[in-house]
Amino acid sequence: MSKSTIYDIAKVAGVSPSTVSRALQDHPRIGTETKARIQTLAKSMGYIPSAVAQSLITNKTWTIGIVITTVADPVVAHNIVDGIERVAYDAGYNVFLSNSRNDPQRELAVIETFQRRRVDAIITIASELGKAYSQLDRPIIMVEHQEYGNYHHTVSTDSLGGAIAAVNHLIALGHQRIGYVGAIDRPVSNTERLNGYKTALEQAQIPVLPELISLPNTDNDYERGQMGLAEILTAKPTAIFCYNDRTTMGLMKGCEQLQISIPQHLSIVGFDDIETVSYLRPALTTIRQPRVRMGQIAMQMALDLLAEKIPENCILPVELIVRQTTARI
Amino acid sequence: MSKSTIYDIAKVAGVSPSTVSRALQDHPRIGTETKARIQTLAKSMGYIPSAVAQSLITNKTWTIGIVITTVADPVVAHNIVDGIERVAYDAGYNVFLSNSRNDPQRELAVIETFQRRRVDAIITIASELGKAYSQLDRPIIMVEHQEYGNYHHTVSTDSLGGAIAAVNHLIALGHQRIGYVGAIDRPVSNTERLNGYKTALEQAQIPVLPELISLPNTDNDYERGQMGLAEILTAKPTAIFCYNDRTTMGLMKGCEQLQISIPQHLSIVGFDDIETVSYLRPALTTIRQPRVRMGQIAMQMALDLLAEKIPENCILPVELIVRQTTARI
DNA sequence: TTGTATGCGTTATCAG
DNA sequence: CTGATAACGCATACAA
Repeated sequence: MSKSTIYDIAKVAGVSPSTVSRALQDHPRIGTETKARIQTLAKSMGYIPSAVAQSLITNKTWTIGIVITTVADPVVAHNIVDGIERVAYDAGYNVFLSNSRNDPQRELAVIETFQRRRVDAIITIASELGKAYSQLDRPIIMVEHQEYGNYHHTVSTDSLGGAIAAVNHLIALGHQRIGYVGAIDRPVSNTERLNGYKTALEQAQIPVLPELISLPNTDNDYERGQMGLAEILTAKPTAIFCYNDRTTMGLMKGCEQLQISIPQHLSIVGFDDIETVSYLRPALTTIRQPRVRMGQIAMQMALDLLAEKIPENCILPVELIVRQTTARI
Repeated sequence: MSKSTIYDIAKVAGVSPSTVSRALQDHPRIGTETKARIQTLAKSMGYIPSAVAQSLITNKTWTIGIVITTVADPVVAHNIVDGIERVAYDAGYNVFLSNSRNDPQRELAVIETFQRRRVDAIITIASELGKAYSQLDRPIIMVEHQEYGNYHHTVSTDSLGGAIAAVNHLIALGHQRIGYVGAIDRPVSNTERLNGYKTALEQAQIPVLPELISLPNTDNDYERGQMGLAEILTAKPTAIFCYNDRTTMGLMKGCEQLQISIPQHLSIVGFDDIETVSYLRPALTTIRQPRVRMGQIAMQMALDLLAEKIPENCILPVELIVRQTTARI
């Protein structure tokens, strides 16, 4: 039974409720012995303070609302959530987790329930909304935001740099006809990766050919890979850089069906370095993203904001992990 | 600004706060026109009710606490959480998500914060605790509980049946020397799978050999696979059934290093059917677990409990997915 | 150091 | 149908 209140304890202890309140929160102005006495009494009575009552009066809930837009990408998102939860917990916060199911309408609804619950801060992952949040009266941090504009606090990975590294790697291996399979449902990071792709090619004075770029009309990663392959193949690529690892996996499946062997006939680079990808055969060459770290940083930014400090937006560096899907032409 | 209260609205509307309260909750005893008038007014004033104040008086928070014990298994857990969140959200609940980092001490702490927050129900995933919760004064549902005893409401997958199906499949392919690599950090499901393994062998009148059973001392799935392989190999198995897919992946990596080709030299079956496993080459034969469904059912059980209905514990059926890692001997 | 009184934003129980 | 008033569980300014 957690039904006892400070009133009950006060009655039993023969003191006033405020004394109990003070004893329970290590208030300075209270006798050392009464404090100890009341604390043990409270424990023996199985007292558990009501966070909701506390929140009502202190106007602080010690909660963070996380909204994941993307059901389609739990593999990536989970690590971010994990990172957030860890630093949140250590700082005394609990996190609400909600799915917007990739529906802006629903995302708005989620945000509103978070406001109703008076969360102290909100963190969105891969949200396509942005300006909609400019009037929110609490801190909001956007991880991998997918709408251009700098209304907010953001943390992202260096998509541009990652893409450049990926394509440079392919170029260094002698490839010239390099394709890109992108994701239209991720406007910002896709654009960044596409730009990185183009940049690398231009720096190497390799022409950027439209027929080597595919932006399949789907939000399913695997499908995207298969569709992208089919589309680009006629342009005779010797290598392909994909928006993410799962896209790569779909693409590799397509290659298998067409008897295209990797990396002999075609080199492939992904993005994310999701857990299982090193167990593929051939093991995937990809760009590693510090996902847990992103979550930690996002939450740290929230903590800063809550402490009236203004954090810098940040773009985390990525790392090229060379494995077996890329080879000299 | 969500700073306005029913008091402010009352003042503007020229009515009493209680009238506002009633208007906002579609109370029967209120005039149709005043209701409408107040509702639109509230909206125009950007009023957002305080869930914490509501909770304080109604003694209901519309929150569910989820505790994941296992950092080691996010791939599996995420789907369950997803299932929970979906039905929770549709029923008007928000979920708290917390990590116990596989530490019972910490799990207890998490449960206590959930109690402080007055969550309406708690769902644990793969918890090793159980009797510790028998005195909780709110519904608790344990998904894939890892402590024997029937103190609580539980939902699990049919580990026993799944293991039998897996091993029967191998037996049908002519295998006799079949190994098992298990997980000591999952007492219940591991025991069930081990029992299923033994049962299938016994039914086929194949002797159960201790040297074909390995329970590596690690909680890292991949490592476990490698260790298990090394241990069992001396007993010359022709097939191995693993506790889960990630164990299988570690094991397959070990085989590769030892030049053991799958399924020619060794057949392998996993458990879980995690997303990426169909993209391995050879693609993994495994037991599919309805994870999202588990989450949905767990949350539905919570809803039932909250509605004073007593739900039946349930063990979800699994399905053998035959792919490429198993072959006739 | 301790007790008293008040208020946080709502809902609910009464009267009117 | 509507308006006072109490209550939810706690923290805090103020008084003692």
